[in-house]
Amino acid sequence: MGRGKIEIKRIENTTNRQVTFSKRRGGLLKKAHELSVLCDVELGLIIFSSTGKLFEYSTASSSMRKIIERYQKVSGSRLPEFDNKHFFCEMTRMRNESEKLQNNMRHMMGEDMTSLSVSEVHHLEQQLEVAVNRVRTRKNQLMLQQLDNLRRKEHLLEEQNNHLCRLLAVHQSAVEGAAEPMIDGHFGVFCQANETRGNPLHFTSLQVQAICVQPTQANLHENGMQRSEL
Amino acid sequence: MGRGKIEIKRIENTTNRQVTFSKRRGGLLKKAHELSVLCDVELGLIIFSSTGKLFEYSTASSSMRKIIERYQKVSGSRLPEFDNKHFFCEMTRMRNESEKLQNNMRHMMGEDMTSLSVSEVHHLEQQLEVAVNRVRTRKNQLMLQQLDNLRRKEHLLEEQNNHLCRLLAVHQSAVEGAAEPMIDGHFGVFCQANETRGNPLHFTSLQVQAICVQPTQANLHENGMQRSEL
DNA sequence: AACTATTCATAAGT
DNA sequence: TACTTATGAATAGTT
Repeated sequence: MGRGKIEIKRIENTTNRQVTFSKRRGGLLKKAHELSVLCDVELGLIIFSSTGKLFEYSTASSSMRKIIERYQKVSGSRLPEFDNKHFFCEMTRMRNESEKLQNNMRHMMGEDMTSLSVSEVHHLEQQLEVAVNRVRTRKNQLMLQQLDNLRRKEHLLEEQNNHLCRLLAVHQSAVEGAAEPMIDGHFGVFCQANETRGNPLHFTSLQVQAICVQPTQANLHENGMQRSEL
Repeated sequence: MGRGKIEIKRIENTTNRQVTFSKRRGGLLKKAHELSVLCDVELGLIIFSSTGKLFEYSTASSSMRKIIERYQKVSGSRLPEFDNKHFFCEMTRMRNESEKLQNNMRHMMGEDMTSLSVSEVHHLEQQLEVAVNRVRTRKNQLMLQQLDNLRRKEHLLEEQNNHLCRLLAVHQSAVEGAAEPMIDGHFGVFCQANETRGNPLHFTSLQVQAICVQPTQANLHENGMQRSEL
């Protein structure tokens, strides 16, 4: 029977807490309603029970939705509404732009030209001619670069090859002349195997890679240089 | 001093209403706080005074923002948040798509090809060749249609012309034979002026239009037919 | 804003 | 869960 002042502190007894919640919730909703009516005031009350159940009251004349919107406007966190409108405009703009682009693209592919006038088709033809010329020029340029690079690489490899062969010859003559054990056995075997053929250019590509050729890198990393298609 | 039950009805006296608002508002906020603490419950209260001033209470552990978000999620009007995310994804997707399209477009125009490999450039060249052929085919088709249409129109105009001249001849002989005034003076003058040359095809284009030629409309409204450029 | 009579809310008990 | 009741809280009307 409501004896003693109530302390405002979480009620630890679960049952009591739930009973009190039920009672006070009703009271709060009732008081909210009374305030709203008596003072002609816009008001919204949201309560989540600990079990997640939602209780709400909002002034009859305006839904909770409206109150929240007004709250967001006033409290400065009106971002969502603003963003929505902004996004929507931007979306529409982009959609149109994209559609236009896709249309242009299709025209550039020579598709779907029924909507084009003779003069437009003519203009398109001219554009395509310009484009095809540019593309051919670029292709040519790239292929010439590839050729040039390959030639340079070939040249470098030849030089390395010659150098290695000279080294080898010196080594061998040293070995034969002094009849002493070699400092680098591996290298000796490797060179002997090749020298038997009497041609310094007979390194296989694998062997060349092992020697770590490093030509000038000028155009070697130009796009597409790694690919041998075409 | 609080005598008599209060009726829940708008207080008409402004002063009383404002005083009551002040008092009850405090009470409501207090009770909201008590409920929130005692029952360990998430709660939000928004009050707008009639002058537009905002009063609010929300559970200490969670801001009003959070409560509103939770409310929107639970009450099903979660549109804003959802839409925002959805919009944002869609935006990003479209932005990427647009960028890709623009890139492709530039490639199709033969611009900015530094990012393309030799094989890609080759593919592009082939695409453009196909496209330019299609466009030429379409242009040819349109121009042949135009030609055809013009020939048909010419034929129709000739027929009309012949018909009109025959009519004219009949009129004139009637006038000369009966020596009576003409029914249509204008037409008489017009035809005389032309007949002096002895050629029924000497209507000027303006005059032809005035006669209101209506050829079959088969291909006349085909796109681009109105334009005489090219 | 302070006071006070009165109504109201509600904690605890049933 | 609902009713009861004693008590303190809220508040309408007044100062």
